[in-house]
Amino acid sequence: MLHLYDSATRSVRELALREPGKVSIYLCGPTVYGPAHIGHGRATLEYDVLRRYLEWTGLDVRLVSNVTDIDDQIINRANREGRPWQEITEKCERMWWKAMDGVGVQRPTDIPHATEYVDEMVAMIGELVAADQAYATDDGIYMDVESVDDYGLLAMQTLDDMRAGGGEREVVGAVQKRHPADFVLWKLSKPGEPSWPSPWGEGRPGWHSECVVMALDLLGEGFDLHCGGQDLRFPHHENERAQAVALGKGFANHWMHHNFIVDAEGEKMSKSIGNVENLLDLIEHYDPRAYRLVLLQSHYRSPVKLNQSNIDAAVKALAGLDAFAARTAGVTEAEPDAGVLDEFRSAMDDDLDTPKATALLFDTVRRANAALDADGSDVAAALVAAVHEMCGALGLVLSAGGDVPDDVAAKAAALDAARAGKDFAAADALRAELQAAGWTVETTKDGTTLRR
RNA sequence: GGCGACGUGGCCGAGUGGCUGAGGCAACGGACUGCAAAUCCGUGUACGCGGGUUCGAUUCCCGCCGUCGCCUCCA
Repeated sequence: MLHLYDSATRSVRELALREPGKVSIYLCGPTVYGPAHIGHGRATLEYDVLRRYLEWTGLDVRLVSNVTDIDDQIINRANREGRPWQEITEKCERMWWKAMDGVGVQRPTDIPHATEYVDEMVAMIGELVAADQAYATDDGIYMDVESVDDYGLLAMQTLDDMRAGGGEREVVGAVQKRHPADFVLWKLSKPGEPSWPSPWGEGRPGWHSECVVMALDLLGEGFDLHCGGQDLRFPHHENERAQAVALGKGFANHWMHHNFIVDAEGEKMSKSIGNVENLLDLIEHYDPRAYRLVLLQSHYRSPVKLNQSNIDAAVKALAGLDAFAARTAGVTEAEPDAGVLDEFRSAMDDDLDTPKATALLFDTVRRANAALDADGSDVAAALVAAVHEMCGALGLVLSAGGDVPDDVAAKAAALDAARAGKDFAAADALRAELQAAGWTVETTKDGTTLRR
């Protein structure tokens, strides 16, 4: 069974399942006010791998991931551009899924939207107010974090320590807040802003409330795993948890946080690599699988440098894997090599050790190629099957080259004939012609294979 | 200032108190090939700096330097 680092206990522990055979996961999704950037790509890709792996082991995965479609940034952009805010959220969400499809991230099983849950949020905030764990100020309703016993669990810091630090930062709503860490549950709206009715006046929910309500509604108390970026650990996840604790409800049993994409200097990066500005640009300029492979080759809790040469290296590595897929397309199906799969499972079960799993994948490809070179077809078939299993579990789709049109196949046949007749000038010309048309040409003693 | 994390070969990036430091890319040599390609085999004076613990440290401890994240809005 999968062992995962748990941010709350700061240790690698087994992911305990509330219900045998089923995994319930909540993943904090995007605020739809702009294009999906490279950092979003990492977030969704890492959890896509988690999900595929869990499903590959035979578990039934329910992955809930929200879309925040009401928020200050959305309103700001709408005002700036003089457009209705819904136009922005709808467009950005469409672009988001386009990008997700592009990088091969599967849709979550549930995609709740904040605006669909406003009534439930109002009800929850009402409970917190009634319990005297939230209070009103001139601009909204705030959560009283001091009323939550273990507030700071995910921050790894007590409220006093947070206060002791602090630096010279300005605290939002500081004037009327009881504690600087108190956070807004309900924001009273200004004229012209999107708003919903509430007992405290027209307004909109604060960011930290939607995930609590949605997670508890769709997954129920004590769900298995809550995921997101390391920057969400505090305050977002801390504050989600605080609300659940205040309500007396069991929340996530396990917390998983991934690290960032950083630039060459190691700085958190979300905007650009080379000529690429966002995720859609990335997949337009490069093989989208390359990004997945770059991520797989490092651990989800480590920062990853993403740059041109990094992506290029992955593209080259992918070419080798594709060549393997093409070479083995005709290999008879067999039971996957059990030893390889055992090794794969133990790597992945150890806090998703995808670097080790990926190393195993490349090793297995090499062994299979060697077996094929040595005519050991039985051995090769089992290894080939294992490669396909591992790729499936990691979400790596290999290309065996696809269909070759008749006229192109005819040229390949002509190439073979020229070589057989030792007319190498003609053979080279044909090969150059095919390559110019975008085909990867491999001429072997067994004939020519084509891929693109 | 508080808390968390990191510094590994030409590049990216795993890992470990000693036994040959994963894997990818690049480079070099060899096999195969008409030549390429693909494939296989082989090749590397690494662990920020200074102390300490130890028979032995890249791995543990202390200090320093550097980098990053969080401490209101972020994947």
